[in-house]
Amino acid sequence: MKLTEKQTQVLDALQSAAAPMSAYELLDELREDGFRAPPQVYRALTKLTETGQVHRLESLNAFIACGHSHCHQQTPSVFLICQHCKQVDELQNDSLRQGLAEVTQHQAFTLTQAVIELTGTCEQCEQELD
Amino acid sequence: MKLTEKQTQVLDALQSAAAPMSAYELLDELREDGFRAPPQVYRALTKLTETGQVHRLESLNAFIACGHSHCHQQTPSVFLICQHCKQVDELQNDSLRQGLAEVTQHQAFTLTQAVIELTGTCEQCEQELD
DNA sequence: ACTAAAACGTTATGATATAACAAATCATTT
DNA sequence: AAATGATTTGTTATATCATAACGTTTTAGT
Repeated sequence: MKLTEKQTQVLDALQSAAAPMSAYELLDELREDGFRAPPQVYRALTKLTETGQVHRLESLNAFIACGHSHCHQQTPSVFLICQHCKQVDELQNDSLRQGLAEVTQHQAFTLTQAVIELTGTCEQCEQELD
Repeated sequence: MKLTEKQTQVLDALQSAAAPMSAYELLDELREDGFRAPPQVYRALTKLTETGQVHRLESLNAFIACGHSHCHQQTPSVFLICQHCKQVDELQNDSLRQGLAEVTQHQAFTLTQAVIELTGTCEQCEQELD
């Protein structure tokens, strides 16, 4: 799927970012490249999240580029969010996926969207806390 | 732990609610009982979530009373959020808890907070969609 | 070129959340 | 009871996050 100019700019910004960015951080960074108002950012973000190229982190109100090149996989991602360095690790885990399946099946729940966000301290930051 | 008057009012409101409530919905409902401004609600919510008597749903920006009388359990809850009837089912699942443990152990991640929110259609609403 | 759909520019506004500070209340010790 | 310190409260203002609405421009398919 071909991206528009604006969508590309937002995706590029997120891919270059060391940490998740809020919509307004993106706006500020992209002002010099022609962005003027929030809807421009939000529209691009909407498209990019729909296509799975960007993920929204609900517990941060922020966005990151997908860690899986083309994340159109149906397996929900787990996000490990380090409170200290702000780095986010996106991964997929089979045992967790199993657990999800078990829960939804047991409750006869039709899943549309799964949010799994784990906040804490990453290995490196834990070591540096001495 | 003893609750203050304001905290009790907020908790009661949430316990009586059929669905999650936003802070501003709580404020509106509690205006007649002496609430005047957002901080009054947010302060109560902060305390109540700290003690586990209320949970914040990140994907809704809303709050619900804990479904487990006194949810000081360390096992993270899973929330099943029905998009149709807005009902939320809070539960704990061992297989999912296992999956979490596996992920955090494998990444050597020290978990502080887990957000697991599943949005979709509950059994009843699914049946009524015919 | 024509048309329909999608994307864009812009203004305004809605929704969610917190900073800051003074006043009141509560619990504890004297 | 008075003094003290900690917590809670009331209030105003403002920060932060997100979308409605509407007119214009661009794009893709015929």
